[in-house]
Amino acid sequence: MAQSHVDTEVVPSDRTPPKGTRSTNTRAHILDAAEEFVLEHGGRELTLEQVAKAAGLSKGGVLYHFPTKTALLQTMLARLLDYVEAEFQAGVGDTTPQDRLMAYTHVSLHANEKDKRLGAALLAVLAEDPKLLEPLRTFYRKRFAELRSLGPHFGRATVILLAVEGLFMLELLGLSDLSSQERGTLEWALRALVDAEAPGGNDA
Amino acid sequence: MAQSHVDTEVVPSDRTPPKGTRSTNTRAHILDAAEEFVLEHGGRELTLEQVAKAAGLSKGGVLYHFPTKTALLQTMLARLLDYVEAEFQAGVGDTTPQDRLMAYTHVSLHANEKDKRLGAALLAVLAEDPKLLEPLRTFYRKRFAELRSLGPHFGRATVILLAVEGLFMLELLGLSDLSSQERGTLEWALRALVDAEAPGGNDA
DNA sequence: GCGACTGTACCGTCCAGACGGTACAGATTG
DNA sequence: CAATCTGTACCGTCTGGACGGTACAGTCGC
Repeated sequence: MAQSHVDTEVVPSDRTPPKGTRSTNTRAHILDAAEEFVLEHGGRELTLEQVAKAAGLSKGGVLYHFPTKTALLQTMLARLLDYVEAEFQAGVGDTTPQDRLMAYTHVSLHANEKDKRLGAALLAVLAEDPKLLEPLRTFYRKRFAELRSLGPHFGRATVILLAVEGLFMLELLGLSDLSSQERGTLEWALRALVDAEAPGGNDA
Repeated sequence: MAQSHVDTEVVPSDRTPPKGTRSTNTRAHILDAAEEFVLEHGGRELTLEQVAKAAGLSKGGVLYHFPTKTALLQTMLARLLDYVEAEFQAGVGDTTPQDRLMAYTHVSLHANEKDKRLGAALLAVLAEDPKLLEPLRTFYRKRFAELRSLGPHFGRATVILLAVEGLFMLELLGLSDLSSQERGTLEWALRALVDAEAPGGNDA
Protein backbone atom coordinates (compact mmCIF):
# COMPACT_ATOMS: atom_id res chain seq x y z
CA MET A 1 0.00 0.00 0.00
CA ALA A 2 2.45 2.55 1.15
CA GLN A 3 5.21 3.75 -1.05
CA SER A 4 7.61 1.03 -1.82
CA HIS A 5 10.49 0.44 -4.17
CA VAL A 6 9.96 3.08 -6.74
CA ASP A 7 13.18 2.96 -8.58
CA THR A 8 14.32 0.36 -10.98
CA GLU A 9 17.80 0.39 -9.61
CA VAL A 10 18.41 2.39 -6.55
CA VAL A 11 16.43 3.59 -3.62
CA PRO A 12 15.69 7.28 -3.71
CA SER A 13 17.84 9.36 -1.49
CA ASP A 14 16.90 12.11 0.83
CA ARG A 15 16.44 15.62 -0.37
CA THR A 16 18.98 18.40 -0.43
CA PRO A 17 21.25 18.22 -3.40
CA PRO A 18 24.68 17.75 -1.86
CA LYS A 19 27.64 19.48 -3.33
CA GLY A 20 30.14 16.75 -3.84
CA THR A 21 29.75 13.58 -5.78
CA ARG A 22 26.15 12.54 -5.67
CA SER A 23 27.04 8.98 -6.48
CA THR A 24 24.66 6.54 -8.09
CA ASN A 25 21.39 7.80 -6.71
CA THR A 26 21.62 10.96 -8.75
CA ARG A 27 19.64 9.23 -11.45
CA ALA A 28 16.76 8.71 -9.08
CA HIS A 29 17.15 12.22 -7.86
CA ILE A 30 16.86 13.57 -11.37
CA LEU A 31 13.76 11.49 -11.96
CA ASP A 32 12.27 12.77 -8.74
CA ALA A 33 12.97 16.31 -9.72
CA ALA A 34 11.55 15.81 -13.17
CA GLU A 35 8.37 14.37 -11.69
CA GLU A 36 8.07 17.21 -9.26
CA PHE A 37 8.54 19.72 -11.99
CA VAL A 38 5.97 18.03 -14.17
CA LEU A 39 3.50 18.02 -11.31
CA GLU A 40 3.94 21.71 -10.83
CA HIS A 41 4.29 23.02 -14.33
CA GLY A 42 2.84 20.36 -16.58
CA GLY A 43 4.43 18.45 -19.36
CA ARG A 44 4.57 21.28 -21.83
CA GLU A 45 7.26 23.17 -19.99
CA LEU A 46 9.35 20.15 -19.23
CA THR A 47 12.72 20.94 -20.67
CA LEU A 48 16.16 19.59 -19.98
CA GLU A 49 17.26 22.85 -18.53
CA GLN A 50 14.29 22.98 -16.22
CA VAL A 51 14.88 19.44 -15.09
CA ALA A 52 18.48 20.28 -14.37
CA LYS A 53 17.48 23.33 -12.42
CA ALA A 54 14.91 21.40 -10.43
CA ALA A 55 17.45 18.71 -9.66
CA GLY A 56 20.08 21.20 -8.64
CA LEU A 57 22.36 20.14 -11.47
CA SER A 58 23.59 21.61 -14.66
CA LYS A 59 22.14 20.61 -17.98
CA GLY A 60 25.32 18.73 -18.71
CA GLY A 61 24.86 16.82 -15.52
CA VAL A 62 21.44 15.64 -16.54
CA LEU A 63 22.66 14.66 -19.96
CA TYR A 64 25.42 12.70 -18.33
CA HIS A 65 22.80 10.36 -16.88
CA PHE A 66 20.20 10.54 -19.61
CA PRO A 67 21.79 10.96 -23.00
CA THR A 68 18.60 12.29 -24.53
CA LYS A 69 15.38 13.79 -23.35
CA THR A 70 13.57 10.80 -24.78
CA ALA A 71 15.62 8.50 -22.60
CA LEU A 72 14.61 10.52 -19.59
CA LEU A 73 10.94 10.35 -20.47
CA GLN A 74 11.10 6.65 -21.11
CA THR A 75 12.68 6.05 -17.75
CA MET A 76 10.08 8.19 -16.06
CA LEU A 77 7.29 6.19 -17.62
CA ALA A 78 8.93 2.87 -16.83
CA ARG A 79 9.37 3.85 -13.21
CA LEU A 80 5.78 4.94 -12.90
CA LEU A 81 4.50 1.70 -14.40
CA ASP A 82 6.75 -0.37 -12.18
CA TYR A 83 5.36 1.48 -9.23
CA VAL A 84 1.75 0.98 -10.25
CA GLU A 85 2.25 -2.68 -10.96
CA ALA A 86 4.02 -3.28 -7.67
CA GLU A 87 1.32 -1.34 -5.91
CA PHE A 88 -1.61 -3.41 -7.00
CA GLN A 89 0.21 -6.69 -6.92
CA ALA A 90 1.29 -6.17 -3.35
CA GLY A 91 -2.25 -5.24 -2.34
CA VAL A 92 -3.32 -8.71 -1.42
CA GLY A 93 -2.32 -12.27 -2.06
CA ASP A 94 -3.92 -12.07 -5.43
CA THR A 95 -4.36 -15.62 -6.43
CA THR A 96 -7.22 -15.57 -8.85
CA PRO A 97 -7.72 -13.20 -11.75
CA GLN A 98 -10.87 -12.02 -10.02
CA ASP A 99 -8.83 -10.97 -7.03
CA ARG A 100 -6.45 -9.19 -9.30
CA LEU A 101 -9.28 -7.40 -10.99
CA MET A 102 -10.62 -6.30 -7.65
CA ALA A 103 -7.21 -5.22 -6.49
CA TYR A 104 -6.64 -3.31 -9.67
CA THR A 105 -9.98 -1.60 -9.33
CA HIS A 106 -9.21 -0.64 -5.80
CA VAL A 107 -5.73 0.67 -6.48
CA SER A 108 -6.81 2.56 -9.55
CA LEU A 109 -9.73 4.20 -7.83
CA HIS A 110 -7.66 5.19 -4.86
CA ALA A 111 -4.47 6.25 -6.50
CA ASN A 112 -3.30 9.42 -4.87
CA GLU A 113 -3.59 12.73 -6.55
CA LYS A 114 0.12 12.93 -7.12
CA ASP A 115 0.37 9.77 -9.14
CA LYS A 116 -2.61 10.79 -11.16
CA ARG A 117 -1.34 14.15 -12.10
CA LEU A 118 2.00 12.66 -12.84
CA GLY A 119 0.37 10.19 -15.16
CA ALA A 120 -1.51 12.99 -16.84
CA ALA A 121 1.53 15.05 -17.53
CA LEU A 122 3.52 12.10 -18.70
CA LEU A 123 0.76 10.96 -20.96
CA ALA A 124 0.50 14.39 -22.43
CA VAL A 125 4.15 14.35 -23.32
CA LEU A 126 4.36 10.78 -24.46
CA ALA A 127 1.21 10.82 -26.53
CA GLU A 128 2.99 12.92 -29.06
CA ASP A 129 5.41 10.19 -29.83
CA PRO A 130 3.67 6.83 -30.19
CA LYS A 131 6.90 4.94 -29.82
CA LEU A 132 7.30 6.12 -26.27
CA LEU A 133 4.02 4.53 -25.32
CA GLU A 134 5.32 1.02 -25.88
CA PRO A 135 5.81 0.26 -22.17
CA LEU A 136 2.24 1.32 -21.55
CA ARG A 137 1.13 -0.96 -24.34
CA THR A 138 2.93 -3.83 -22.68
CA PHE A 139 1.26 -2.97 -19.43
CA TYR A 140 -2.19 -3.18 -20.92
CA ARG A 141 -1.37 -6.31 -22.84
CA LYS A 142 -0.85 -7.97 -19.50
CA ARG A 143 -4.18 -6.70 -18.25
CA PHE A 144 -6.03 -7.94 -21.28
CA ALA A 145 -4.32 -11.30 -21.04
CA GLU A 146 -5.58 -11.61 -17.50
CA LEU A 147 -9.07 -10.77 -18.64
CA ARG A 148 -8.96 -13.43 -21.32
CA SER A 149 -8.12 -16.00 -18.71
CA LEU A 150 -11.53 -15.36 -17.20
CA GLY A 151 -13.19 -17.21 -20.05
CA PRO A 152 -16.92 -16.61 -20.10
CA HIS A 153 -16.58 -13.71 -17.71
CA PHE A 154 -14.36 -11.88 -20.16
CA GLY A 155 -17.02 -9.48 -21.37
CA ARG A 156 -18.17 -8.07 -18.10
CA ALA A 157 -14.74 -8.14 -16.55
CA THR A 158 -13.46 -6.11 -19.45
CA VAL A 159 -16.23 -3.63 -18.91
CA ILE A 160 -15.03 -3.23 -15.36
CA LEU A 161 -11.43 -2.70 -16.29
CA LEU A 162 -12.36 -0.28 -19.02
CA ALA A 163 -14.57 1.67 -16.68
CA VAL A 164 -11.73 1.94 -14.22
CA GLU A 165 -9.40 3.10 -16.94
CA GLY A 166 -12.01 5.44 -18.29
CA LEU A 167 -12.43 7.14 -14.96
CA PHE A 168 -8.70 7.28 -14.50
CA MET A 169 -8.18 8.90 -17.86
CA LEU A 170 -10.99 11.37 -17.44
CA GLU A 171 -9.67 12.38 -14.06
CA LEU A 172 -6.18 12.53 -15.48
CA LEU A 173 -7.29 15.15 -17.88
CA GLY A 174 -9.49 16.91 -15.38
CA LEU A 175 -12.59 16.05 -17.35
CA SER A 176 -14.58 14.48 -14.56
CA ASP A 177 -16.76 16.47 -12.23
CA LEU A 178 -18.05 13.60 -10.15
CA SER A 179 -18.47 14.39 -6.50
CA SER A 180 -16.80 12.14 -3.96
CA GLN A 181 -20.20 10.82 -3.06
CA GLU A 182 -20.95 9.97 -6.66
CA ARG A 183 -17.56 8.41 -6.88
CA GLY A 184 -18.55 6.27 -3.90
CA THR A 185 -21.71 5.17 -5.64
CA LEU A 186 -19.68 4.35 -8.70
CA GLU A 187 -17.23 2.29 -6.75
CA TRP A 188 -20.07 0.44 -5.16
CA ALA A 189 -21.49 -0.41 -8.57
CA LEU A 190 -18.09 -1.56 -9.75
CA ARG A 191 -17.60 -3.80 -6.76
CA ALA A 192 -21.02 -5.29 -7.28
CA LEU A 193 -20.08 -6.13 -10.83
CA VAL A 194 -16.78 -7.65 -9.78
CA ASP A 195 -18.60 -9.77 -7.22
CA ALA A 196 -21.01 -10.88 -9.89
CA GLU A 197 -18.01 -12.29 -11.73
CA ALA A 198 -16.85 -14.28 -8.75
CA PRO A 199 -16.64 -18.04 -9.22
CA GLY A 200 -19.48 -20.08 -7.83
CA GLY A 201 -21.83 -17.25 -8.67
CA ASN A 202 -24.35 -16.92 -11.40
CA ASP A 203 -23.98 -17.01 -15.12
CA ALA A 204 -23.15 -14.22 -17.51
CA MET B 1 9.34 52.47 -57.83
CA ALA B 2 10.56 51.20 -61.15
CA GLN B 3 8.28 50.43 -63.99
CA SER B 4 6.76 47.31 -65.42
CA HIS B 5 10.18 45.91 -66.19
CA VAL B 6 11.94 45.42 -62.93
CA ASP B 7 9.63 42.58 -62.12
CA THR B 8 11.58 40.11 -60.07
CA GLU B 9 8.30 38.33 -59.95
CA VAL B 10 8.20 34.75 -58.93
CA VAL B 11 5.54 33.15 -61.06
CA PRO B 12 2.30 35.01 -61.57
CA SER B 13 0.78 32.58 -59.14
CA ASP B 14 -1.34 30.28 -61.24
CA ARG B 15 -1.74 27.83 -58.43
CA THR B 16 -3.97 24.84 -58.36
CA PRO B 17 -6.30 26.28 -55.75
CA PRO B 18 -8.86 28.69 -57.16
CA LYS B 19 -7.59 32.17 -57.42
CA GLY B 20 -9.25 35.26 -56.21
CA THR B 21 -11.30 35.35 -53.12
CA ARG B 22 -11.97 31.95 -51.70
CA SER B 23 -14.89 33.43 -49.83
CA THR B 24 -16.17 32.28 -46.51
CA ASN B 25 -15.53 28.58 -46.70
CA THR B 26 -11.78 28.98 -46.51
CA ARG B 27 -11.95 28.61 -42.77
CA ALA B 28 -13.62 25.26 -43.11
CA HIS B 29 -11.14 24.35 -45.80
CA ILE B 30 -8.26 25.08 -43.46
CA LEU B 31 -9.85 23.02 -40.73
CA ASP B 32 -10.32 20.15 -43.15
CA ALA B 33 -6.73 20.35 -44.20
CA ALA B 34 -5.52 20.49 -40.64
CA GLU B 35 -7.53 17.40 -39.78
CA GLU B 36 -6.24 15.57 -42.78
CA PHE B 37 -2.71 16.45 -41.92
CA VAL B 38 -3.15 15.37 -38.34
CA LEU B 39 -4.60 12.07 -39.48
CA GLU B 40 -1.60 11.44 -41.66
CA HIS B 41 1.26 12.78 -39.62
CA GLY B 42 0.03 12.94 -36.07
CA GLY B 43 -0.27 15.85 -33.75
CA ARG B 44 3.40 16.27 -33.13
CA GLU B 45 4.16 17.54 -36.60
CA LEU B 46 1.18 19.80 -36.77
CA THR B 47 2.58 23.22 -37.49
CA LEU B 48 1.10 26.32 -38.98
CA GLU B 49 3.28 26.01 -42.03
CA GLN B 50 2.23 22.43 -42.58
CA VAL B 51 -1.40 23.36 -42.20
CA ALA B 52 -0.94 26.12 -44.68
CA LYS B 53 0.74 23.81 -47.12
CA ALA B 54 -1.98 21.21 -46.73
CA ALA B 55 -4.63 23.83 -47.30
CA GLY B 56 -2.86 25.27 -50.31
CA LEU B 57 -2.33 28.58 -48.59
CA SER B 58 0.54 30.47 -47.14
CA LYS B 59 1.21 30.62 -43.47
CA GLY B 60 0.08 34.21 -43.47
CA GLY B 61 -3.18 33.17 -45.03
CA VAL B 62 -3.84 30.69 -42.28
CA LEU B 63 -3.02 33.25 -39.64
CA TYR B 64 -5.48 35.59 -41.25
CA HIS B 65 -8.29 33.22 -40.38
CA PHE B 66 -6.90 31.90 -37.14
CA PRO B 67 -4.91 34.53 -35.31
CA THR B 68 -2.98 31.96 -33.29
CA LYS B 69 -2.27 28.31 -33.46
CA THR B 70 -4.20 27.89 -30.27
CA ALA B 71 -7.26 29.39 -31.89
CA LEU B 72 -6.96 26.88 -34.68
CA LEU B 73 -6.71 23.97 -32.29
CA GLN B 74 -9.66 25.20 -30.27
CA THR B 75 -11.78 25.46 -33.35
CA MET B 76 -10.77 22.00 -34.46
CA LEU B 77 -11.78 20.55 -31.13
CA ALA B 78 -15.06 22.45 -31.06
CA ARG B 79 -15.95 21.24 -34.51
CA LEU B 80 -15.16 17.65 -33.63
CA LEU B 81 -17.28 17.80 -30.51
CA ASP B 82 -20.15 19.37 -32.36
CA TYR B 83 -19.96 16.59 -34.85
CA VAL B 84 -19.91 13.87 -32.23
CA GLU B 85 -22.77 15.39 -30.35
CA ALA B 86 -24.88 15.75 -33.46
CA GLU B 87 -23.99 12.23 -34.45
CA PHE B 88 -25.28 10.50 -31.40
CA GLN B 89 -28.24 12.79 -30.93
CA ALA B 90 -29.48 12.18 -34.43
CA GLY B 91 -29.08 8.44 -34.03
CA VAL B 92 -32.59 7.84 -32.88
CA GLY B 93 -35.41 9.72 -31.30
CA ASP B 94 -33.56 9.66 -28.03
CA THR B 95 -36.26 10.44 -25.60
CA THR B 96 -35.10 8.89 -22.38
CA PRO B 97 -31.63 9.11 -20.87
CA GLN B 98 -31.42 5.36 -21.27
CA ASP B 99 -31.89 5.71 -24.97
CA ARG B 100 -29.26 8.36 -25.04
CA LEU B 101 -26.89 6.12 -23.13
CA MET B 102 -27.46 3.35 -25.59
CA ALA B 103 -27.04 5.69 -28.52
CA TYR B 104 -23.86 7.07 -27.06
CA THR B 105 -22.52 3.60 -26.51
CA HIS B 106 -23.31 2.63 -30.03
CA VAL B 107 -21.84 5.72 -31.62
CA SER B 108 -18.73 5.59 -29.53
CA LEU B 109 -18.11 1.94 -30.19
CA HIS B 110 -18.66 2.31 -33.90
CA ALA B 111 -16.98 5.60 -34.54
CA ASN B 112 -15.03 5.29 -37.71
CA GLU B 113 -11.30 5.01 -37.69
CA LYS B 114 -10.91 8.50 -39.00
CA ASP B 115 -12.70 10.20 -36.17
CA LYS B 116 -10.83 8.13 -33.67
CA ARG B 117 -7.42 8.93 -34.96
CA LEU B 118 -8.40 12.53 -35.25
CA GLY B 119 -9.47 12.51 -31.66
CA ALA B 120 -6.23 10.87 -30.68
CA ALA B 121 -4.08 13.40 -32.39
CA LEU B 122 -6.08 16.30 -31.12
CA LEU B 123 -6.01 14.98 -27.61
CA ALA B 124 -2.29 14.56 -27.80
CA VAL B 125 -1.87 18.17 -28.75
CA LEU B 126 -4.45 19.61 -26.43
CA ALA B 127 -3.44 17.64 -23.39
CA GLU B 128 -0.39 19.81 -23.07
CA ASP B 129 -2.42 22.86 -22.41
CA PRO B 130 -5.20 22.20 -19.91
CA LYS B 131 -7.03 25.34 -20.89
CA LEU B 132 -7.67 24.01 -24.34
CA LEU B 133 -9.58 21.09 -22.92
CA GLU B 134 -12.38 23.28 -21.64
CA PRO B 135 -14.80 22.38 -24.46
CA LEU B 136 -14.19 18.73 -23.74
CA ARG B 137 -14.90 19.38 -20.10
CA THR B 138 -18.20 20.95 -21.03
CA PHE B 139 -18.98 17.96 -23.17
CA TYR B 140 -18.49 15.55 -20.32
CA ARG B 141 -20.35 17.73 -17.90
CA LYS B 142 -23.39 17.21 -20.08
CA ARG B 143 -22.87 13.47 -20.06
CA PHE B 144 -22.56 13.30 -16.31
CA ALA B 145 -25.64 15.47 -15.91
CA GLU B 146 -27.58 12.99 -17.99
CA LEU B 147 -26.29 10.16 -15.85
CA ARG B 148 -27.41 11.91 -12.70
CA SER B 149 -30.90 12.15 -14.07
CA LEU B 150 -31.04 8.38 -13.97
CA GLY B 151 -31.37 8.45 -10.23
CA PRO B 152 -30.83 5.02 -8.69
CA HIS B 153 -29.35 3.75 -11.94
CA PHE B 154 -26.59 6.30 -11.77
CA GLY B 155 -23.90 3.92 -10.58
CA ARG B 156 -24.18 1.27 -13.21
CA ALA B 157 -24.96 3.69 -15.98
CA THR B 158 -21.81 5.58 -15.12
CA VAL B 159 -19.87 2.35 -15.27
CA ILE B 160 -21.14 1.89 -18.79
CA LEU B 161 -20.24 5.35 -19.93
CA LEU B 162 -16.83 5.12 -18.36
CA ALA B 163 -16.18 1.77 -19.98
CA VAL B 164 -17.07 3.23 -23.34
CA GLU B 165 -14.79 6.16 -22.75
CA GLY B 166 -12.08 3.89 -21.44
CA LEU B 167 -12.12 1.78 -24.56
CA PHE B 168 -12.20 4.86 -26.71
CA MET B 169 -9.21 6.36 -24.96
CA LEU B 170 -7.22 3.16 -25.01
CA GLU B 171 -7.89 2.70 -28.67
CA LEU B 172 -7.12 6.34 -29.25
CA LEU B 173 -3.68 5.81 -27.90
CA GLY B 174 -3.26 2.45 -29.57
CA LEU B 175 -3.12 0.70 -26.23
CA SER B 176 -5.81 -1.87 -26.86
CA ASP B 177 -5.10 -5.18 -28.48
CA LEU B 178 -8.60 -6.55 -28.35
CA SER B 179 -9.61 -8.59 -31.36
CA SER B 180 -12.75 -7.68 -33.20
CA GLN B 181 -14.34 -10.78 -31.79
CA GLU B 182 -13.45 -9.77 -28.27
CA ARG B 183 -14.74 -6.35 -29.05
CA GLY B 184 -17.98 -7.96 -30.06
CA THR B 185 -18.17 -9.82 -26.78
CA LEU B 186 -17.50 -6.59 -24.98
CA GLU B 187 -20.21 -4.78 -26.82
CA TRP B 188 -22.61 -7.56 -26.01
CA ALA B 189 -21.79 -7.23 -22.33
CA LEU B 190 -22.26 -3.48 -22.50
CA ARG B 191 -25.62 -3.77 -24.18
CA ALA B 192 -26.71 -6.26 -21.58
CA LEU B 193 -25.83 -3.79 -18.87
CA VAL B 194 -27.66 -0.99 -20.59
CA ASP B 195 -30.71 -3.17 -20.92
CA ALA B 196 -30.50 -3.99 -17.25
CA GLU B 197 -30.88 -0.28 -16.62
CA ALA B 198 -33.95 0.04 -18.75
CA PRO B 199 -37.14 1.13 -17.04
CA GLY B 200 -39.53 -1.63 -16.15
CA GLY B 201 -36.50 -3.86 -15.77
CA ASN B 202 -35.12 -5.54 -12.73
CA ASP B 203 -33.01 -4.74 -9.68
CA ALA B 204 -31.94 -1.41 -8.32
C1' DG C 1 43.59 9.59 -11.53
C1' DC C 2 39.21 8.34 -12.54
C1' DG C 3 34.44 8.90 -12.26
C1' DA C 4 31.11 12.28 -11.45
C1' DC C 5 30.05 16.08 -12.39
C1' DT C 6 30.04 21.87 -13.48
C1' DG C 7 29.79 25.66 -16.64
C1' DT C 8 29.76 27.86 -20.68
C1' DA C 9 29.76 28.43 -25.22
C1' DC C 10 27.88 27.11 -29.28
C1' DC C 11 25.31 24.88 -33.38
C1' DG C 12 21.34 23.68 -36.06
C1' DT C 13 16.75 23.61 -36.26
C1' DC C 14 12.12 24.62 -35.59
C1' DC C 15 8.40 27.54 -35.18
C1' DA C 16 4.87 31.17 -33.80
C1' DG C 17 3.80 35.38 -34.87
C1' DA C 18 4.51 40.16 -36.90
C1' DC C 19 4.63 42.89 -40.87
C1' DG C 20 4.47 44.95 -45.20
C1' DG C 21 2.89 44.22 -49.43
C1' DT C 22 -0.36 42.41 -53.32
C1' DA C 23 -4.68 41.28 -55.71
C1' DC C 24 -9.10 41.96 -56.32
C1' DA C 25 -14.16 42.96 -55.37
C1' DG C 26 -17.45 45.97 -54.70
C1' DA C 27 -19.25 50.65 -53.21
C1' DT C 28 -19.01 55.66 -53.99
C1' DT C 29 -18.87 59.69 -56.56
C1' DG C 30 -18.80 62.89 -60.33
C1' DC D 1 -18.69 54.56 -66.83
C1' DA D 2 -14.48 55.85 -65.21
C1' DA D 3 -11.66 57.23 -61.44
C1' DT D 4 -11.18 56.57 -56.70
C1' DC D 5 -11.64 54.69 -52.36
C1' DT D 6 -12.16 50.79 -49.13
C1' DG D 7 -12.14 46.36 -47.12
C1' DT D 8 -11.22 41.53 -47.52
C1' DA D 9 -8.31 37.91 -48.46
C1' DC D 10 -4.45 36.58 -48.90
C1' DC D 11 1.34 36.11 -49.96
C1' DG D 12 6.32 36.00 -48.57
C1' DT D 13 9.66 37.19 -45.67
C1' DC D 14 11.75 38.08 -41.38
C1' DT D 15 12.70 37.90 -36.52
C1' DG D 16 13.20 36.50 -32.13
C1' DG D 17 13.30 33.00 -29.09
C1' DA D 18 13.33 28.28 -27.46
C1' DC D 19 15.26 23.85 -27.32
C1' DG D 20 17.92 19.62 -27.96
C1' DG D 21 22.22 18.28 -28.22
C1' DT D 22 27.55 18.79 -28.59
C1' DA D 23 32.08 20.02 -27.02
C1' DC D 24 35.28 20.66 -23.84
C1' DA D 25 38.00 22.48 -20.25
C1' DG D 26 37.94 22.50 -15.49
C1' DT D 27 36.67 20.94 -10.49
C1' DC D 28 35.92 17.96 -6.58
C1' DG D 29 36.40 13.94 -3.93
C1' DC D 30 37.33 9.16 -3.15
